[in-house]
Amino acid sequence: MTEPLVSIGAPRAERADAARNRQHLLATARAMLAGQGAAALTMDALAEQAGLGKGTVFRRFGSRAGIFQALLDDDERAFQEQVLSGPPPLGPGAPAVDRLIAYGQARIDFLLRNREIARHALDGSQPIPAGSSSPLSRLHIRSLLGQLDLGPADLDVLALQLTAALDAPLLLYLSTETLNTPAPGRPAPAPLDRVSRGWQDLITRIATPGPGPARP
Amino acid sequence: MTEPLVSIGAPRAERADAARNRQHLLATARAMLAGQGAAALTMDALAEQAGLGKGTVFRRFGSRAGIFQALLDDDERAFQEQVLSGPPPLGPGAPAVDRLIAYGQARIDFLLRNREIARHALDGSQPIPAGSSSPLSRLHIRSLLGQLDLGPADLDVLALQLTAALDAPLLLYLSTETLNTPAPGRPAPAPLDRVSRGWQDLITRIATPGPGPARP
DNA sequence: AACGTAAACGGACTTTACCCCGCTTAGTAT
DNA sequence: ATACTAAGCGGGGTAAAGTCCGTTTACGTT
Repeated sequence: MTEPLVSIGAPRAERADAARNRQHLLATARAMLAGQGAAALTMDALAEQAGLGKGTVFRRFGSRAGIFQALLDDDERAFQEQVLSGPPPLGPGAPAVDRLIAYGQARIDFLLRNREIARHALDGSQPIPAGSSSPLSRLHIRSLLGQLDLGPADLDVLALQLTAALDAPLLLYLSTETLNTPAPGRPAPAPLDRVSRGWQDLITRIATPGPGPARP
Repeated sequence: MTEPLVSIGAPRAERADAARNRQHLLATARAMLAGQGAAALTMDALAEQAGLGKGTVFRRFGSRAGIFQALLDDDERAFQEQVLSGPPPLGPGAPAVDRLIAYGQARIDFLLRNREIARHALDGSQPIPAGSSSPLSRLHIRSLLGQLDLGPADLDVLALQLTAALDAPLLLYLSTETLNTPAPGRPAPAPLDRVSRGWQDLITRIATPGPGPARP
């Protein structure tokens, strides 16, 4: 009886040609995105540009949103790297509050830079992309909150709410137009800066001891 | 010179037949939704069920998401009524903190009850439904925050973040499955209760004086 | 009451996401 | 090497969203 190299449960690795095609499709998608915008990135067009069948595209990514999710995951790898092992305060080594603040600001920046992709990665009739960013974001926030000594708070829920406060403004509420406003007069800071400062303020408030929650 | 009954800028009221059809379509949509779920509510099917042309459906609602937005707006009217002139603490008459807490809990409940519609009202490639719920939610939160004396905070941004913290968990992150969990053992409260308590805790922390924000 | 016009209507047409299934091929066991 | 098989591939087919434009109709004007 030959022993399996990978424990059962892992659905066996992707075949070499499949992996190659995935990479090729992602590269092609990125090129089309850069060249002609998200609207032009249709499944047919992508398949044709890549010289592959449409069925292949769907097999690899499941849906149109899936492609954007894969692109986003890809972009996020570098970002995660910074968070997990980059220099403080984003990486390890700084106090948790500072890391939380830095993380939020970095993520806002990340989402802003990738907002077109991130928006299209939303599915609409599905909770949230499976392997995608958010779970990780939430986990990281959750972990930092755990180091914060907040008394009897429900940290899982708080992390969820903070993740939402971080992502939703850029994903759901702020129009692209608003985000592109290049500071009309002088005193008004770019909306992005405001959101970023807002995050800092929010975390500061939450982390500040205070009398603690009301109910038993 | 006859004077216009409505000031220019208001793009003239909807024609009578149009208004009638809108109502009829909404009613039909609701019936289909109740009878066969959101998936069965296609534009063609709706048009046929209502005995109208497909073009009419699109003219009235713009898109599929638009129908769900209209349904949601409709449902929200009653809710708004409670907020604007119902009994405290949801309605006027209670301290702002209490109203904020009550508002959040009421909205969570509202979103939970209407989650199928709310989810489908999201567009994906568009910031947020124009006349729909969220702006109002944000305005209300903003207004209550204004009565709270939070020092030099950016209340607009804070309101945005709180709106996100309130809506996004139900709209984006929690799976329908999670939301339907009917309390498996005994000690675990329904996820909904946790979110609701989490909101209370969040508001309490924010409203608690504390030393104030860090940066000038 | 007759008229003019902007709005509304209908439904064929186009586009696009997504499904299906017979054929091909990489990877493995003999 | 050869054979076996699960994974991958291709591209035609389906259904549903969204567009267009010629026709009809509400409603203000004369």
